[in-house]
Amino acid sequence: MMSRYSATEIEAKWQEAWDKAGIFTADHKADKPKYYVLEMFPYPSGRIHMGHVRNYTMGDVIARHKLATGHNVLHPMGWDAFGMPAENAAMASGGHPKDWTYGNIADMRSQMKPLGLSIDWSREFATCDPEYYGQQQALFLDMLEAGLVYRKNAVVNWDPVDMTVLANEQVENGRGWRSGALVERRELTQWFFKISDYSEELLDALDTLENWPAKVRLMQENWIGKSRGLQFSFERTDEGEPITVYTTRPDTLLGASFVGISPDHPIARQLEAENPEVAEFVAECRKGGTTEEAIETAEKLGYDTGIRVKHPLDPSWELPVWIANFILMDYGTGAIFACPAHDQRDLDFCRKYGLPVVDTFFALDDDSPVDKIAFVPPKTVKVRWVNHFAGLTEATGEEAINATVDFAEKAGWGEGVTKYRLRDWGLSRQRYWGCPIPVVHCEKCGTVPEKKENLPIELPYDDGNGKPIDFSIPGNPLDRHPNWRDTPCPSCGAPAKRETDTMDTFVDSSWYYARFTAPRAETPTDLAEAEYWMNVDQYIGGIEHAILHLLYSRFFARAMNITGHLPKTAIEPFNALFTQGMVTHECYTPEGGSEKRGPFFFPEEVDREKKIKLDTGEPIWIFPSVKMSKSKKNVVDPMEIVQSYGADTARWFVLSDSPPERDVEWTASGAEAAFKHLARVHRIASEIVESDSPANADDETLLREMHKAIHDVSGGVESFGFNASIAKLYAFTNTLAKSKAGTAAKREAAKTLAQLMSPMTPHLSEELWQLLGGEGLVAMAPWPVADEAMLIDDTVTLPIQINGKRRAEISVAKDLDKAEVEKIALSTEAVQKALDGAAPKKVIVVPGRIVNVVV
RNA sequence: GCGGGCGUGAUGGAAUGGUAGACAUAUCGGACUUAAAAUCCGAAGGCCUUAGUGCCGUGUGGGUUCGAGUCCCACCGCCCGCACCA
Repeated sequence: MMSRYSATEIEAKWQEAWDKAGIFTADHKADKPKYYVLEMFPYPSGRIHMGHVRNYTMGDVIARHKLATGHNVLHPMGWDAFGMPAENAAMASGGHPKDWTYGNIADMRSQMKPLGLSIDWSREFATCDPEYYGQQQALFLDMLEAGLVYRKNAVVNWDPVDMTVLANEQVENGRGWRSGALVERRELTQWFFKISDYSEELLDALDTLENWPAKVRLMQENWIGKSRGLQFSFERTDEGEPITVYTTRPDTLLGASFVGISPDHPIARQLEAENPEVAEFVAECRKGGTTEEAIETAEKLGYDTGIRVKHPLDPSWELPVWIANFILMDYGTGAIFACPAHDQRDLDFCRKYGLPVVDTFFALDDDSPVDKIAFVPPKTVKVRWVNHFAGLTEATGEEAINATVDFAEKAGWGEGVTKYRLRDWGLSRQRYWGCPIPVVHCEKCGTVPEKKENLPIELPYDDGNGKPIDFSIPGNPLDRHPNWRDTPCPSCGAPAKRETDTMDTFVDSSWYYARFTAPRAETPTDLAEAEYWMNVDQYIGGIEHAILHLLYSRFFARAMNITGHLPKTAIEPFNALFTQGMVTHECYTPEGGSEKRGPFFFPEEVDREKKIKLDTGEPIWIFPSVKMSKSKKNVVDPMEIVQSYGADTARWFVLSDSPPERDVEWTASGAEAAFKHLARVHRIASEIVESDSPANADDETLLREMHKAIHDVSGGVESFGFNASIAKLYAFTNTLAKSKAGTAAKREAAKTLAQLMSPMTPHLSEELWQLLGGEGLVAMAPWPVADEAMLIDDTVTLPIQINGKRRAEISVAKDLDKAEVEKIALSTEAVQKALDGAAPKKVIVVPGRIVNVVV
């Protein structure tokens, strides 16, 4: 009797079998090479989405392949569980962030388990577990002691109506999301990690990350932003302190038209206190959010302070000092000189305020003066200089910068300086649902670290009066908590106050990979375990984490090494990184709608064939490839797919259509097709088992194809070419289905097919493996190895090009030498016709690939 | 605004600088069937009064090369990040 493919039955059965055999429990003691594969852990929103399925399936393919190639695999899962959504939920519909979060974790875990991932669930933790964040507090104290943490002022988004700090995403068009009030930038004392001390090292070490995408390394390099420039001071015409500026283009000093200072520069601060007009201007500059984007795109504003400075090259040349809103106090010295001819921002500013524009160099072939577009050629391009002070005539920007730094240093008025764009990492958050910062503020002793034996400093569940915390009141509930805040000073014992800020959730995710190596240890890590399991051999996640999360993690690994929690070998924690694309899906709007603004219809509200809305019959538009999101009503719930088709279908589909680093478009027909294909494989295998035909001449052809499939599929899996592996699996399935080979050969081919599919469709593969008489679990069966001799064909088909266009093809023996190939190629009719008796100008023979005849 | 990336048939995509469109979807045709579903077989980038190993064709325009989807330059469009979203 032929059995039908029933995913529900098969999947539950094999998940139970894996559990029973305990094959995914990572065991330090096993006598095999270790392999640590990690996907970026999820935020527990409550529902898994297709992006999760894709991310974890990719990791699972790697993990299962490594298991089958004899590795001791660590493949853990946890929850990035602190953060704003939990507080927002409490605000919106009552309840407690903790209950909401743990409820969501339970829901998501129950949605993930049916996917059949090879995860060691015994290592699971959530960052909001006191056991985890208590160790994070210990880590913080060690870092504080090591001088890696300090306090300073920093600006935050301030909502003047709600009297609260806003996250950047809570600022919409410069206004607070709830109050609608215009947001201001306000200073607050905050805790910082000294990541900037490691700028040079984090930059240099990028070169060692060979298995990271080049684009991610480049993004980090630009983010760290090392620059060499000149620092020097402008003497003032009054008696005031000189103004120190930093410039990366000292070569354009003769094009200076003003000196600009940040609204937060000490001189601006002083004027602000003295002069109401300046105070008003500076207040205007502080309007709007803190993001670099908001600051850079804001309209350029300037205020002439009346202060004048002397040009260092010509003391009789006076430059005005302006306060300008686009100058950041955080970068360089907070003061610049503006050269409008060669900087678009400076030019826009000068045109607006009628300041002079002086060209200092021209293109070699064009000497038209700058008008509305600044002339900013790449620094490697040679330009012609106008009366250059260091004597240059024609030189590249690079050469000019070096020459002018030398010139200023020799003349004694300036100094070559290296600076970085990377700022220290502010970790304070004025919020409840995060890891409490374990310090106490004492009137006598100042800021005192909490004692380690008092850790974890746990978040209070209620408001201190036995009532639920009221999250509808703006501001941090910890800050208004009557007794959680009050605590004796760890140093002198006098009444003191706890720090009520909690940590940035990036802290939580900066060391979880290390914690997975010993998740129940009573110290942040267990060195022996960390030494064995680290580094993460393959890390997989979204490109949106290319900079912050990955840079912070690299810093934290270094900090953990310094504080004795990680070995020196683990300071670059991720040996290989892969950034996967999103899952998209079409969305539906009325005719004339927009894929950005909608309005949107749910898939069940429309007939996509007829392109109408079902209830009203009105015409609709279909936009393909839109990022799945609730607001666009185009989310496909993985659980529905798992229930109707099975996990293997969902897994197969998310891997099949697109290269992993690119977005994949979810389509109903694609999912249906994936299911049909798996059912077909099941049917083919069943038919083979029931057949009985003798060995014959087709056996070798099938087995040759089988070895090619082993080679190609393995290659795809090893190089993140999952879509290519799947294409090959389709092709090999077609070959097998059509083959006239004998039963024994077909059975062997089908067993190999089941094995090759097992990282992608593990349940179906187990079923087929059993059906075809495989021993034990396919998950533990040694990965097949291609026989090199079976991969090579005796003859190859070579295309013949004439002047680069394909005109003919020849079939020759694989190892025929070049001269012979050339002779055969030249004798073809097409070539003879093209040559028309003349000799070819040139013949290029690429063995095994192509022949090109130039006539 | 700044930094990074992507762009190939109707659709998702394949292609160490070497036969563009593998594999799949949708479509169309055929077989099987009383019929449908399922399954199996096949066609298919565009163009053409010459149906040809014909011409054109990988966002647009240039360039390098015997040869460019692939490398370089410029432009257009879309996506990601911009330090308190995770």
